Amino acid sequence: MSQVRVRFAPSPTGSFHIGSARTALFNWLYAQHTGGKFILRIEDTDKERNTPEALQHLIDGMKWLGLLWDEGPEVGGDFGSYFQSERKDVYQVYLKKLRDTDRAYDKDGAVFFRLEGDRYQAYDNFKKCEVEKVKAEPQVINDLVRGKVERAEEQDFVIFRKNGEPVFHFVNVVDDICMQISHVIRGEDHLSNTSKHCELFKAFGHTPPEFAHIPLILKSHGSGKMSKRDEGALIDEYQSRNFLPAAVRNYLCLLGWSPKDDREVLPIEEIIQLFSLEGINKNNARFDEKKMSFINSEHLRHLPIDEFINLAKPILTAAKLIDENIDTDYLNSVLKICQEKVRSIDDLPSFCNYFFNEDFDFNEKAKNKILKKGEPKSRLTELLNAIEKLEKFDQVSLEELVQVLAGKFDVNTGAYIHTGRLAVSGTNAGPSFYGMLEVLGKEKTVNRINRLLEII
RNA sequence: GUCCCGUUCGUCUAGCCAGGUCCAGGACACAGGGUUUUCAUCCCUGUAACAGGGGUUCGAAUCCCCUACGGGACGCCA
Repeated sequence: MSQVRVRFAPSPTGSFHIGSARTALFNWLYAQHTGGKFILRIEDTDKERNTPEALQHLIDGMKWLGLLWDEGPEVGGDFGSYFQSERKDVYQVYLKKLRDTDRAYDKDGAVFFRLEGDRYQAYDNFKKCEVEKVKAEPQVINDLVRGKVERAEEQDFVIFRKNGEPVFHFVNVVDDICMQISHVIRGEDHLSNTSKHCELFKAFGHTPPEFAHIPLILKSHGSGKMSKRDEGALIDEYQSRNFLPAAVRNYLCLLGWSPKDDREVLPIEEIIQLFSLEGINKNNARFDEKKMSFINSEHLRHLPIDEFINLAKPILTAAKLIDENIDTDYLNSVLKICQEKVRSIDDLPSFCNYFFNEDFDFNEKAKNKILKKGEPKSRLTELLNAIEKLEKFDQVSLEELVQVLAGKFDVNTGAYIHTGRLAVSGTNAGPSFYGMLEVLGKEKTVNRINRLLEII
């Protein structure tokens, strides 16, 4: 069997859409799985709508997701140019082939593709006018995802616009021929276009490639496929919100495909190994931001600590919590106890600000809840006195200390933990209490308890 | 309107091709509980689905047909 060659062929008309990203991903996965080539081809035949900014967005997004291409912009290849706007000569050659076999003709200033079959007039209820239809042979594809699909074209269609530019169906097929594409993996919205494409392939004397039409991503609420205006639809959004690219990629894999063994969070190497076109679902999938966040938090928590630290540093710097003078050991110990609890890297500054800041604010809700119950002042005083006498200020000793206190004054350990946490962090949730105190150290802990005691 | 595709918990899905082991499994979300340590981690429990109808069969989530519903295409956009 000859080498697998797949392509992702976007039109850079705006931001990088999550649906496009998944199409790119599935193509990339298949290339990786089969040891084939992944080609990036830019379909910029419509000058009005394509911009260099959009192209840059797309390239950045692809790289961010780790979907690197073997041939295409920036890397070149033997089948270029990979920009359709630079392939005009090729299209003229192929247009001539159609003219020579009488499969292309001019009408209304445009060039049409001629279907073969008996012609008849019919009223088109959609276009609300009389049109010429053709009884053409149905085109049969053996879709690798959906099985046998049959559809007949019934009208000649435009292949070159009045302005001389070729249209999508034409360039798509010509380039797939020129670039020796073996498998066309694209969204199901192209399924009904496939009959046009098959007509063209055959008119050029070519066997069509294999097709795999993948399900669409539907918007999380309401009806219809996800559009660029929907929340969560753009890859840049995840970039700017500091999602982990590996997590976004992992989630996207799960939309329409699964490893079949109840696992969800898994390394890309394993996904590559398990991936198959036959394993792709037929039905559309609804986008779920909560699940995406969950997958992201799973990846975040399982990140090697060094990577977590590297990721966290710029975020904490931007939030002005740390600067280049920060004590590295201290920072590392803070991040170590925060990693297992934090859900997203964007939450990190608000999650751990009190480690770097003595006059943090108190969370009013937490404050009211904790100070309203029991005798917080007594508990804090008892805790303070005990801590001042403590020689070894570590997790184990602190836990023992609190347990002894609880026994002595006949209260739950929670009474000390709640008030103590409020004193040192200003809130009621965070990393493990004892770990937090150990990281902060005795001096800060004592000062902070005193600070709270003064205002209650 | 025409054509094409689809339909398992609210959502993503496993199971379907090779019918019995499925009174349908996992995950997110939600609800409750636990960890005599808070909590956003962790653990446990719960709610919750084979779209409907017909057929084939000893037996159907699995095979066939119909209906309903959902999605897509029908651009001199891609």
